Amino acid sequence: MARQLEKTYNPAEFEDRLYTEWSGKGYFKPAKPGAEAFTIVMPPPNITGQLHMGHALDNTLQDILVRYKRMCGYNTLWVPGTDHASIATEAKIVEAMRKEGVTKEDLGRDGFLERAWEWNRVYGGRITEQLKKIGTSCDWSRQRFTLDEGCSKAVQDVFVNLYDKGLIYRGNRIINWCPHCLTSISDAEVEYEDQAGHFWHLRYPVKDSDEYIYLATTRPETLLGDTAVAVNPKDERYAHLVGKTVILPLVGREIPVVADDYVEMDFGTGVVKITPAHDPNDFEVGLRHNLPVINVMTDDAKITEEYPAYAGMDRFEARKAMVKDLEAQGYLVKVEDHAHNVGTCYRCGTTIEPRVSLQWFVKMEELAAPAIDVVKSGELKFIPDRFSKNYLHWMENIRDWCISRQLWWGHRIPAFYCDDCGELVVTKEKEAVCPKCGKAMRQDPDTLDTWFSSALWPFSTLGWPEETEDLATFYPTTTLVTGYDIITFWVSRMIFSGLEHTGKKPFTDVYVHGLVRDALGRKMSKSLGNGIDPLEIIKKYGCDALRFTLVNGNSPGNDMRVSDERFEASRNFANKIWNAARFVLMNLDEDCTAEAPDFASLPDEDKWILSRFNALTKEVRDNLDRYELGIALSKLYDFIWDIFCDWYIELVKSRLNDKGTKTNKDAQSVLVYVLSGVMKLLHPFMPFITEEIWQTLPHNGESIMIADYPAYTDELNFPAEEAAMAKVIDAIRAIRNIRSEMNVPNSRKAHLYIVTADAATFAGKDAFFTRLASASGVEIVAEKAEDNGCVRVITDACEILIPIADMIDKEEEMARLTKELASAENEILRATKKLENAEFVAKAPAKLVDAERSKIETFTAKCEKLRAAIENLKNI
RNA sequence: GUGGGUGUAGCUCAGUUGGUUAGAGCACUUGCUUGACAUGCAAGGGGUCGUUGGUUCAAGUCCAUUCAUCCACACCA
Repeated sequence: MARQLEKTYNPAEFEDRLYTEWSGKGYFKPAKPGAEAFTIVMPPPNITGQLHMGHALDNTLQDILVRYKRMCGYNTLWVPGTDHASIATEAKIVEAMRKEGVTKEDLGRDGFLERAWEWNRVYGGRITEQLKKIGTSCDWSRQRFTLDEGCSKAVQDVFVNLYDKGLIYRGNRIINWCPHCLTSISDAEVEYEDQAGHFWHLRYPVKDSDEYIYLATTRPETLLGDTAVAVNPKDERYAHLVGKTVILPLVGREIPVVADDYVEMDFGTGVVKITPAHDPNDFEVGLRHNLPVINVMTDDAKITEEYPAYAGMDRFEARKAMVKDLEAQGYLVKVEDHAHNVGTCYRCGTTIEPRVSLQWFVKMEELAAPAIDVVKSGELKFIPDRFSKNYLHWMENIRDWCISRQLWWGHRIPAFYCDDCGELVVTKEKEAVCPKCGKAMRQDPDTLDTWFSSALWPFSTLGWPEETEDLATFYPTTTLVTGYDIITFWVSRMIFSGLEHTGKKPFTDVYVHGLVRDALGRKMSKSLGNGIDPLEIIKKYGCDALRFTLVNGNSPGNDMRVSDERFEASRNFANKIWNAARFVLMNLDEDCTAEAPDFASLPDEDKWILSRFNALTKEVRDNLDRYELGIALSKLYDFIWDIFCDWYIELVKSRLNDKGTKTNKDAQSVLVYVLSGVMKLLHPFMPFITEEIWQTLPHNGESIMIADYPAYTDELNFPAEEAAMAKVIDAIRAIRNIRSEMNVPNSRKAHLYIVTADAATFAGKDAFFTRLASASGVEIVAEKAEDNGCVRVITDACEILIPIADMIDKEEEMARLTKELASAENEILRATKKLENAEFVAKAPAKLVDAERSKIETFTAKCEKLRAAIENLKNI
């Protein structure tokens, strides 16, 4: 006897085994050459990373789409890979080295890179192994790394192309500098946080005058770099000072008073000190007025040698010292508390220092235009749509992208300088010779922003710039799945890069999901220590339960909370499926096959479940096609638990005891048909349990993974039987209800009289009532005379008399009937009002108007019966 | 400041193109050792869908207003 499942659901026993089998049989590779392609490239996790809930969600969603499309017959490819994460990785390695007392400089560039590659060998593999635990069916034979040879070649090509087109330039511009990581970072990498600070009100003496000019600053230490004081050109208070000079306290430098629109008259005193080297706005003012740019800090944010009084002091120490001196010399007017936003490094949290420095930039305006069009035209869609607004807002206000980083771990900038004549050459070659003086050139020591290479991910992973078969087959990719937190960092840059370098959008749909939060709604973070480790959850509840929790009832773009309660509920669902399968298996004959039964000859309950299953396939497919994964899954949950387990299995139990009959064989066939069908529908969501069960059931084919996804068929559409069974189920519920309300124990069986004009609907279904409604026998009659020993239960389709009058509390039953009558009368009233409204009758769809009419009929009949039942009760 | 999200049962959340009496899980009440499952079964209580207006035959769903809350972007020295 091959067909058996372990008595208890123990996912750890089979999940790894099945993954290895699938992988070994090559199911993760595209297998339908010629068919329409469905492609996803995985957002590459950082090699520094540990698998967290965000990865688990992101990859579960991708896996669902990929498995679904694969079963639908698409030539499906999911490309995995990892990101070198230059700044994050370098920071971790430097930190590890610091503990050993080693610095980057000790190792030298080559030595450091060796160590970084070693890091990648050790930790880069860790995250991919963890991804396998959640069932990702990506093609590992195509796995890529942003620093591998191919991706590096793509990066070089792109850099050189953009440079040749004039879209990459090198310039002295103000950038965000991290004094801890010792590198520039892009605007997107700055995180702002509210900090309590102060306004220091200062006064600068006007030259050759007794007058002072009053202003305030939050960063007094930048005073050293002031090269002007600015006022608004319309400000009459200061008109007489424009063009004059003031003496910079502590420094003694003479600086001009300039007029600039940037200054707001109403804010503070209407005077701003201008420090072009250390403030982005001041930098702009400086450009407009040709002001000198004086950098007063070293790379690690200490005051430079030029200012001996403060030289070597950290910027915050210098601030204190300078405030003290300003006060002593009478330049400090007052100090106020002031909360303001301070930019911090997204990696290390250090307060960033705006700073003028020579960096490489991508000119964005020209690149952004087509990237805006492709979304505005609807050619590239965000799901849900509201994220396209975020995207467009960012794209339309984009600034040039600082791409050079003062790091070693990354793609080195392919630019070479001649130390003799200053010539600059940008080339794909590894070395360069100065075209002017013939001397060997020195390569730019900097590397590129990590996002520069991940921007190319959708095509660099498919072989671009080579014209590979993969590129021709799978590009543009179909769907990108990612969190809303990296739309600006990553998605936007892929879009303009794809359009620029391949002439095509990199993907058609962007499916955006939210963040996974803890039970209290907090972001999971290391500092809070509230992170939930997906691997722990898998150990405890199984991978399918984890996936179920992350997807069930969730809607695109919204954050979600996870908690033990939810994981447990999901595990219980898996357990329910497991036991339903066990039940089916223990009732199958040895010779039971996967052949479908002759549908037309089946009894109502079989046609009912098949018809419901059929409708389900359509709904699930429709939902999946619209990226409504959460809705699709909760429909599957309802069908499996409520329809299949709680009703169908209970309905066929009596037939299953009738061994050797046609009806028994049919029941087996239908159980197998529906269960294996619903396992297929569920497989993309819960791949392991569905495969394990499907393999154990009679089946055709090697694996559920490569089976056909069920589709709607007219052959299984049985509306009449669906309606009939709905009436039967309604009757059983009504009987259970009154028995429960009246505390009639199930052991007290009772004969039922079903009074109905529709005998056919109830005929031949005695077993349902005896088994599920504590009936000792059933009589279907057209009429039933008054009977004082019976209570009456009324449904839309029938009236049921149950001889348990002696068991009931007359008053309670009276109250119950009265309440039911009132609610039925209310329904009539409601429907009548609607129909009395001429406009409703005229404008609403005929179907709805008819529904209201038949509602009146149904409830009128029901009311009559209820009134009769009340009269009857009085006589008991 | 600009843009956006969220507000539905005690809690966490679904609710598709507006259309029966608004759903689920958890929690709660009552009753069940029903030969798959107590990680279960049956029955039940609980919501004026944040506020106020509007559009419509019809609004949880669309529009406006307002309150609360969260996020993104920008940022005033």
